[in-house]
Amino acid sequence: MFASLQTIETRSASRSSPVVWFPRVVSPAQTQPARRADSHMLETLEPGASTLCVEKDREIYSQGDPAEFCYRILSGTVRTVKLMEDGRRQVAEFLLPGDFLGLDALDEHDLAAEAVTATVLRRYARRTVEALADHDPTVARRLRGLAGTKLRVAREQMMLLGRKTAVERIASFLSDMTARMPHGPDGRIALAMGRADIADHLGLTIETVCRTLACLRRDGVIEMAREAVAIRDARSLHALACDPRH
Amino acid sequence: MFASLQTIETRSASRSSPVVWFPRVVSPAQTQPARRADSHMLETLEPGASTLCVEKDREIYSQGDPAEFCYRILSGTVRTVKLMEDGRRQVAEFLLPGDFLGLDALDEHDLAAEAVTATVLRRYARRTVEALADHDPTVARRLRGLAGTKLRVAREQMMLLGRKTAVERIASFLSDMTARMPHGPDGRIALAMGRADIADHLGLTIETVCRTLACLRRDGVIEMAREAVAIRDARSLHALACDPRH
DNA sequence: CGAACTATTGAACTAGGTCAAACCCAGTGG
DNA sequence: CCACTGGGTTTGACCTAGTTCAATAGTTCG
Repeated sequence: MFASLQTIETRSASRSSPVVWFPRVVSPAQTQPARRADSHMLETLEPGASTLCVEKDREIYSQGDPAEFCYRILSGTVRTVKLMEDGRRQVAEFLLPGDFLGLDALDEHDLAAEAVTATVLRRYARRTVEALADHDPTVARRLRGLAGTKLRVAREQMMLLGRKTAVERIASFLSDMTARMPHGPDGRIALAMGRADIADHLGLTIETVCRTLACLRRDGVIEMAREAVAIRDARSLHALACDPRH
Repeated sequence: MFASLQTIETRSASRSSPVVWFPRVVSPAQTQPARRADSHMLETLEPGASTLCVEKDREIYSQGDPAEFCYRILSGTVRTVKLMEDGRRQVAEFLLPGDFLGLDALDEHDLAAEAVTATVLRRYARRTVEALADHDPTVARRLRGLAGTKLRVAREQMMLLGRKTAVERIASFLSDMTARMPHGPDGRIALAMGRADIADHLGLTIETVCRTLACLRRDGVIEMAREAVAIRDARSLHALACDPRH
């Protein structure tokens, strides 16, 4: 729909060693095996749901909007953003196909949601979700579980922003994205977001992101060409990320 | 129980201008007016609950502990802490009387909880809370609301850690604490936590915390003596904090 | 091809960190 | 009552990781 499915090569990558592309549009099942609770919940919510296509860089909802709807990403990538008056920006999270969006808001969205790439969403009324949760304890539990997961991720991010160095932040980010995104046997992923988004997610500047990526490439930890990143040395990367996963 | 209730003065503060103390032990009602949903929930949970006294700097639970219990703070101050292998520390949040603790965990606590001061807690089995939520949609909603609030706070903290300067971080912290703690008409509060805890909460070093506080004092924004802080110029403080509250 | 982006790289600068030395109590014991 | 000790705090001097500013280089699209 938005991208061709055949693999492609970049010119610069083929210079040194070919980096084969993976398509950016994937079915939810590929990335996030829907849990039983979700499929039941989603089926029940289906009547009244509607599909929404959002262009690249368009807003899905704004900071402060009444939280009338929530969404599930079918394809594309979304960022949730907090803005300060003087323009400083913090990207709280990147959301991928299968992820929920705006489900944990109170009465207002405290973050804006923007499409990083052209995105297709399934939209549900939050009133309906709340009503369903009132009737069905399983759904309510699942919602609590989702909130707990978000909280855990947010706390990990606080550690990153408060205490990690630039290299550690980049390594953590790549490690995290590699774990969440579809990738080939060599660990190749296609980062949908630009350097500015990455910088605002990691509390760095664009320049530091570039330099640090270049540094990791020089050290042979990753291969890289624009948005394409291939993990060469996962062990080193996880070590740099201070990632207890490995 | 842990502190006398009469107001006290510090010597150093009385040098320049007297800073009258507010007792650190307060009834929950003073700080956090318990919501209707909470009182109902707490009453129902009462059978099976138990009270727990924790000494200063003792752990309430560890990172990775199975999340068997959750707690409500009756008196004292608690910090939730994330630790890295090399000792770097991030204090995720400070919790005050009336606040809940460990309620939003998944199967394991992803943060350790430690008593900043001697603390009294009421302990509830999470199984019981979960069961109550299954039966009572109001409770389930309240739990979602609590998680939503935690998430909102965490996101505000991400903005602080990712994008704010040292002065802005300190100002935000003081502004936040002043809003949450009991304080006199002049905005005087007694910070229960040491500089190290503040530093690890704000992603700074002890030295920077000290220097920045000294700076705010020099500028007449705050009065300060050890743990005592009095907001002199709330308008300036909120402006420095980039706090849209004012 | 040229305009407009985005990414990359280099050089100079600075906010905040590091190291080290006072300082300031609170508690202890002579 | 006072010296001593040990913890947290404060302050100063210096240093560095990361920012800022500026110039270059790909890339995309008309």
